Amino acid sequence: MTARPITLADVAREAGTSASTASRALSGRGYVAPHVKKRLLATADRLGYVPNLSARTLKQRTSRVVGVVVSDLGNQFYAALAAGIEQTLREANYQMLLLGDNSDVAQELSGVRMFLSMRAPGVIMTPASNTAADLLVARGLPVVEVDRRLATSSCDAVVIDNEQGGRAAVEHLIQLGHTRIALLMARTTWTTDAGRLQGYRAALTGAGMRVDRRLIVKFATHAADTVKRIELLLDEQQPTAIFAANNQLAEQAWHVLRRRKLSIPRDISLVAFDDVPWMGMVQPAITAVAQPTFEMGRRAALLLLRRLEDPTCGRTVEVLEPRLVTRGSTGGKR
Amino acid sequence: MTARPITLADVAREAGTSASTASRALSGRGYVAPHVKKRLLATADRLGYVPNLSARTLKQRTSRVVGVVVSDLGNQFYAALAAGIEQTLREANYQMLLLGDNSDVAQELSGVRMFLSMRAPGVIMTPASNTAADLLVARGLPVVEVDRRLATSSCDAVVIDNEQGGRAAVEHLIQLGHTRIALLMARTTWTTDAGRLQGYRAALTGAGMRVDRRLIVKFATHAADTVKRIELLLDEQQPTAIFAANNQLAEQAWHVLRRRKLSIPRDISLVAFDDVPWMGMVQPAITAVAQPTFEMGRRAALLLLRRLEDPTCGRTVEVLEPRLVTRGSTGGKR
DNA sequence: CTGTTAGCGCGTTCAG
DNA sequence: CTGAACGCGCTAACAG
Repeated sequence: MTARPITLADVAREAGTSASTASRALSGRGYVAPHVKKRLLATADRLGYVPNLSARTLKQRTSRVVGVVVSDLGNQFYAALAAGIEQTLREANYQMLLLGDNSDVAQELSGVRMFLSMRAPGVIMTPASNTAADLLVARGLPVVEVDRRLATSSCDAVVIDNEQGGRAAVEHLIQLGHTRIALLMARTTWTTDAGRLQGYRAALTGAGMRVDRRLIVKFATHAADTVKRIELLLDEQQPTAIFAANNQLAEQAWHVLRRRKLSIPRDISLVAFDDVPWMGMVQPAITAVAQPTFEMGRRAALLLLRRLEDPTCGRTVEVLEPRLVTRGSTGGKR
Repeated sequence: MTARPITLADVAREAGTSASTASRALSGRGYVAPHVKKRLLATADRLGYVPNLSARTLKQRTSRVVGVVVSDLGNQFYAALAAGIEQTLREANYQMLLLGDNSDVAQELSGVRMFLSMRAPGVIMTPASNTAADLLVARGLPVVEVDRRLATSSCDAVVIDNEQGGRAAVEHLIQLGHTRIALLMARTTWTTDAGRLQGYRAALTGAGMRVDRRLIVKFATHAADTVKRIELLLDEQQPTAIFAANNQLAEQAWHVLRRRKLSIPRDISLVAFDDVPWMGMVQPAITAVAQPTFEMGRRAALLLLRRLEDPTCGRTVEVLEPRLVTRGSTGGKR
């Protein structure tokens, strides 16, 4: 009983016109007599006509479905980013096709291949590597990078000032009297981590303190030994404060501290980069570098839309400002 | 410099064969001499050939992109659901096209229209209304409902035993000695809320207590006055325990309690339906009815895959069991 | 303003 | 095993 879907030709025949006329009437462009158009619209509606997007895309050689790939759909940071993108695209009558790549280069590449296959007009991504973005650019597809920049080829981007954010976080700790400040960061080539590290160093040297490499720990994503290495850090280096460079690491660190029954901030202070809801709910609440996440998504979408309008327009890299939200997890040195 | 994408014909010409042969070689089905196939694969790779999905879909009259629509991409419950779906579909070599409808019927309908347009082979959804699912079913598209069931037409589904979950939560409170137990639920026609309400009633009447309607408050999604109405409830009814029928309401209720500096569970107990990460992190941690969210997504995908294999197979409705996780937010009556 | 014609890129006959 | 021919559904160009 899987009835054949209604085609444009069906609608045209039923309304007594040619397919071209029906096409013009339903797609809204091209001349067509008002009363004919009205009749066409009515019969299309009556028959339950749904245009075949594949045929349209094939003909026009482009679609209105823009590809979006983020690192982790379950992470609220990326979810908010996607929400900002989606809303903006929808307002411009584009569709978002959302994919998660789990920070995996192979998955990212396969997703990007699919976008190519679907003749997406452009792609917005939080890149996991440079290869996927470069591939797209080489194919002539507009790409906007969000959150971080990895492409070697030039493309539009929306990022946060990571160095400033990192510096603000660490300066805050220094002002409170801390000298043994640990940095938990992801082991990546991402500009986010590089910037936050730079901010960390800048804050320390700016205060005339030296950088102790043993206090900087880098973690592979989803590594099984993350917790163990945080515990090792606590045991061997006895930091009085921790700066976690992303919300995941902050969460892991927080769990470790709590399991050890360390009092925050009396025994140890904690600052996170990226402010997600739980940080305002736990006791004490976590001091964090907040990012305008939704806005970043919105801007990225706007950048893409602009380039779709005018492919030759100059390249833009927007750098937004983070904001330090001081809460209870940071306090004077014990 | 937007070079024309490489087509199958280009590959064929370059390799000195016909397009048909190239098609057979690259799609993997149909006879083709091993050495020719090898050559074809090599040139396709060299040229960077990416098949045009629109053309393929147009020809085959179906695609491998299954549509998935959930209520709220920002809610971790739905994110986990989507993750389970995505993983399972990918293993079966299908693509997930993920959409959020913000519990809005119009958005749901427009999303579903797009799936129809794209000739999706099937759709998985947490329905916001019955219209979208019914539309799909009427068009002959396999639909799987997850989390709740709304379609009037029959379709496969994966749900949780909401009544049992609700009963377990409320029985737990009753055992602790509570008699004034408030219920916070969404004002919907959803089976989830209906089931949880039924569980609430069953627990009360089962314990020989009567149901006080003033203790049951229904909230529209994203209503601006949610907080105010929770406060009103506290003021006028003075419940000793609250059962929040979803994670959003639990979060709102939690914020109200905290702002009022009510001690949990000494002044008031709180139980949530649906266990999300923050509930295990706040102090005290929240007692919750946990759902096997990822697994629900996985099962839904499996149901769809089975039906794609065999469209005539019998209808299946899977009912999974929730599990009450007892934590610190519930305690004896003050 | 409308209909005819042609072709987007692919997979599927069906001869050879 | 291979190639020629055709058509999926739609829209752009063109002639009327």
